[in-house]
Amino acid sequence: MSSSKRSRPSKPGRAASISDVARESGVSIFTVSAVVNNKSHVGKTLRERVENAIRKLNYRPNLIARSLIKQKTQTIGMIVPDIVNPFFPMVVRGAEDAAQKQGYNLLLCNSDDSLAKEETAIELLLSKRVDGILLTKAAGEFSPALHKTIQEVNIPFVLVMRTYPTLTKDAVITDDYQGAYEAVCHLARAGRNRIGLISGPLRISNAKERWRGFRDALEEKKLPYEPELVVEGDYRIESGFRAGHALLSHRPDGIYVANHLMTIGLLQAVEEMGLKCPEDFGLVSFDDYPWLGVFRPRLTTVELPKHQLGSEAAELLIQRIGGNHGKPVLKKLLPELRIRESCGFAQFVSAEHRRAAPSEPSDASLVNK
Amino acid sequence: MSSSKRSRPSKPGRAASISDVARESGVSIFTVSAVVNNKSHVGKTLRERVENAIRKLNYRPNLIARSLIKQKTQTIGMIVPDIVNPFFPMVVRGAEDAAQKQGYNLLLCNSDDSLAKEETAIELLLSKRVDGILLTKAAGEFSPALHKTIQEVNIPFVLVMRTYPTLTKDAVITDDYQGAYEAVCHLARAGRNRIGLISGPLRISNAKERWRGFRDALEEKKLPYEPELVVEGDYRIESGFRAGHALLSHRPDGIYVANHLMTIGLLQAVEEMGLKCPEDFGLVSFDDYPWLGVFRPRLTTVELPKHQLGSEAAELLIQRIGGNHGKPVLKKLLPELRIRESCGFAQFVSAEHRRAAPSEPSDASLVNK
DNA sequence: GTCGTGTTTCAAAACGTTTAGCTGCGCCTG
DNA sequence: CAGGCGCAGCTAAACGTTTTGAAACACGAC
Repeated sequence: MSSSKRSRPSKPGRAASISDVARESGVSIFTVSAVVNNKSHVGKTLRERVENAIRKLNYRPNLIARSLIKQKTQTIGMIVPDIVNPFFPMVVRGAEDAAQKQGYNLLLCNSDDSLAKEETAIELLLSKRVDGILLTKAAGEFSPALHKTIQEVNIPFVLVMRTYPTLTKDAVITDDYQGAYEAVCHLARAGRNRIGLISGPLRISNAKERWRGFRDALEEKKLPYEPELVVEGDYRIESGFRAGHALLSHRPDGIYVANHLMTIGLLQAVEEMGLKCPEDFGLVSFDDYPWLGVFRPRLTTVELPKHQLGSEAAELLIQRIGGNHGKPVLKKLLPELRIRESCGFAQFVSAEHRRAAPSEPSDASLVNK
Repeated sequence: MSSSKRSRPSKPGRAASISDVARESGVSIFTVSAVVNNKSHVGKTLRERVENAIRKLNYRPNLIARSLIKQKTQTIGMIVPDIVNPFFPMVVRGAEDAAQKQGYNLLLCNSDDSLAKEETAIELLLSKRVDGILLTKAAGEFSPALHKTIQEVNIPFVLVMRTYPTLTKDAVITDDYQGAYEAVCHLARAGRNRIGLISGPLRISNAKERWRGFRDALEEKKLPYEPELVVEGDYRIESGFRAGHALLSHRPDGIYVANHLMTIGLLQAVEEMGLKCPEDFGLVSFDDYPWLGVFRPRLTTVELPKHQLGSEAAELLIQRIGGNHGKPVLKKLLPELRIRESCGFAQFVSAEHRRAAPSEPSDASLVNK
């Protein structure tokens, strides 16, 4: 049954190759390939012979060889600043879920927000011939050489959570303006009329967007913009603490904080100053995490759709890979206002929450170490 | 200068290949390859001609082709239950750092702790011919077929944070026994002598190890083992809350909690019962995260070396890839007791901490959204 | 008998590298 | 000047697939 053709003998230490299967079952390589990719018409007897040989040899197609000839790796590269930053795991997960669904895998790189590491990573991914790249760009511009490469190379890029004016590529971002706007409107609806802001560094685009949303919401609600109620922080806990002290000394009755870490800092300041959260002032924070569920009062936050951010970016990228050329798209995802207790709707909200677990979204993903 | 040999013409839409460079610079493929891998002896003039051509064509070696012939992909597969589980990002990061350092990349998969997804992922990684696999095994056993495959296939596996008796492979885990032991000894040193335990599910091996450490430490310190002071939870917030109520009703003066989520639950119970932490009882928690820095009192915890877990696993794997065969190794990493305030050493510890930022390890990695 | 048509199978080229083996060539040595 | 030895560079095989074009064969129709 075997050993008809003069195909190469199988190497000892190696995994079985298609020609091993062919030899074992006495057919040509072509036929094996046809069976593996279950092409239409292979005779029943041959098909069975081949299938037996595949099982016997524990044959597994070599996707490297397939990639080489098909010029497709079914792999997408993803570069994030740091997977340890709690913002990103969910984004990566979203991208992986979407990619997986369409038969793609994720090659992950961390840039540490360093341009040099980012360049190395991109070069590497290009050399590995990934089919496309999801990039959360590090701060700063590409080197001219890399910029040229990116424009010329014909693999698609999709920017995640960043846009760069000099780079006309697809991007998927969150609508930070809208998120901030809603946050402030919610405070206003809750009857607050001296609303303060703890902002991120205004040179960063998303901080600026959040500030714009804050300002426009005040205007919309015909509330005064009081400059002493706007404090610029740097997105870290410590700066939230300091900004909190500064801001609270002016006794606002509502605060919107542009990031969850500064909220944590703020709450420490609140404790020190002996103030009470929903009673003395309403609070809306930005970006939500399961562990925030342990804070009292439960925080009303504007949640950024992190999973969706990753999945939509991956889907868009895969569309591009599939040949959908056309104008670059800028996709803005809407954040979601999660009303809990920190604005003073406690009685209503807590009733609703008592039915659910203490922290939501479910902390199921946190278990098992 | 060009067009001497009868090499194939370059395809239009494609990236430049080595033969394009050869044609452009009028040398053979061999010479280009030698220049790219800067092999020893290529004449200076030729080398420069080739280098110019490489720049001109923006040539980038195709690592797919290289992998095919070298039978090495310089890629390692990593399977974790869920990157969104906060335990894993740091482990993945550790693996990536170590891999990167040695010229390897990480292909990441999530198994959701499902055996089926785990199998699919492993099959895929094998087909992609990764050089090795880092696996945090999902609960349960491999299917017989897969088990056989894994034993026969000659790519190395290293288990991360798991060991399986039926699978004789390398493993890198944390020494949970030792961590628990130290935690309880610390409580004893702080003068506590009625120490309770909130344990994980005892069918899980690491929960059992932590329980053993707890019990042996009591014995060592000649303290009584009081069964009503041991409560089994399920590693979730809610169960910590319930266990806390049950446990505190017996008025222990020290508590060791086997996981950080249950600690969060416990602290809610503490608040409800009107107890105070270092005053009424000492507390040591397990596993540390930056955001725990915002709890008051600052928690004394046993930190698992997550980054090291990933990096040591990757290093071991790469050693195996490099051909270091030999008996499977079981590497236990020592956890680190981080003494803060929740055991009653407040005055000493807080002085030391006042110099540093409010939460440590540094929250630098948390910024920028 | 010849021609077309369709089915099943095959041989060989292609993908972009690395590398073993070989060819000249210049230089040294006797 | 013959022989040997490096050196620089080349040719061609190999890696494991997919896929093109064609062969072999059967079956009817003319």
